[in-house]
Amino acid sequence: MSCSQEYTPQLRARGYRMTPQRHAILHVLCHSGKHLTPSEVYAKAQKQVAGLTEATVYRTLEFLAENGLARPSHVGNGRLVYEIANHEHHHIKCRNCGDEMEVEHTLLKSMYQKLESASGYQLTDSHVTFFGLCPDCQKSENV
Amino acid sequence: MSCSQEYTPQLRARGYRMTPQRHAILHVLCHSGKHLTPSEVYAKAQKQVAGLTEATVYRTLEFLAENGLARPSHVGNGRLVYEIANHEHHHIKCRNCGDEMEVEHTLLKSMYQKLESASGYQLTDSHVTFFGLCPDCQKSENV
DNA sequence: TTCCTTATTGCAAAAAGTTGCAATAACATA
DNA sequence: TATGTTATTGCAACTTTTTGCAATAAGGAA
Repeated sequence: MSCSQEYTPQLRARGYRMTPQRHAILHVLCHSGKHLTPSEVYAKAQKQVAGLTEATVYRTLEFLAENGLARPSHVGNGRLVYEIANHEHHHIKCRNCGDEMEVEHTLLKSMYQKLESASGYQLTDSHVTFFGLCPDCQKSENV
Repeated sequence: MSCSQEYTPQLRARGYRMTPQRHAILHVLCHSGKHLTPSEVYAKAQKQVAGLTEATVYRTLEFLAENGLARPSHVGNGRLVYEIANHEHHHIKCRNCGDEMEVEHTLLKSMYQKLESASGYQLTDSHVTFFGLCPDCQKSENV
C-alpha cells in the first residue's frame, strides 16, 4: 500500500531493519513531495506511531539520508530539511522571498565531470541548493 | 595592524558600525584561514573581548555573511561553519575521511551561466560544498 | 514457533543555536 | 567636544538538535 514498503528490502540487504518509525517517516516524506523540517516530519509521523520521539526522527532522517533514501538540503541559515530521494535534482532558492524551484541535474552534469577530473574526487551526493534572486525580486531590486 | 581594520569603511558605508566584537571576530576569521564553527570563533574571539557572548558571535557571523565579509558553508550534517570571504571558491569534501579541498570558481562558471538562463534567477551566493569520495578513499572502497 | 543477536528506540540530560528586550555605545551632527 | 539617534550588545529564556544508555523488538537461525 504505502510507498515506504518498497524500501524494506533495500534496508534489509544492508543489515538494517524496517521499523514502524522508519515506515511512518518514509511515508510522510513520500506523500509530501516537498522539503520538510525535522519537526514537520515529527508532527506528521507521530500520528501514525504512538510514542515516537523527536530524537528518533532526527536519527532516522540522518540514517535515511546516509542510505540514499532521503535527500537532505540546506535552507536558509543552516537548518536542514529533507525530502524523499526519488529523482535527481537540485534547488535554487530566492534569498529575498524564499521562493524555490527545482533544477534538473542535466544542467550540472558537465560541471560535475569537470569537477571530478580536476579534483580526483568521485562525487557521490548530488544535491545542491543554490541561492539567488528570483525574477520577481530582481525587478523590485532595480527600482 | 589587524586585517579587520580594512572592513570598517565597508560597514560604515552601509550604515553599520564597527565594534570591538566585530573587530575581534573578523580578526579571528582572517587569521585562521580555514573553516571555523561558531564556538571555535567564540573561544578565540573571547580572549580579545571580555564579556563577549555566544549569542553575539552567532549574530555577528550571520551579519558578516549577509554583508559578504564572511562565507558560511555547510559541513557534514547541517552545521554551519564560517571563513573569511576573500576569494571566490567552493569546497569539495570527502564523505568518508572528511578531507576537504578548495575548488576554483572558474570550474563552475559556465554552469552558473546555464543555470541563470534556465531558471531566470540571478545567482548571488556563490559558495557551494560538494560531497564525494577523495582519491584515497576511492582506493580503499575498491578492495 | 522459539530463541538469540544486535539494530533501534525512548528517555533524559546536554549541547547548539535563536530571540526579545532593555542597556549600551558607535558615530553623525552640531 | 558634547549630544542625540539608533545599531549593537548582553542577558536570560527558549527552541532545536545531539548523545549516552538501558530497554525493546526486528528478523535470522534453530
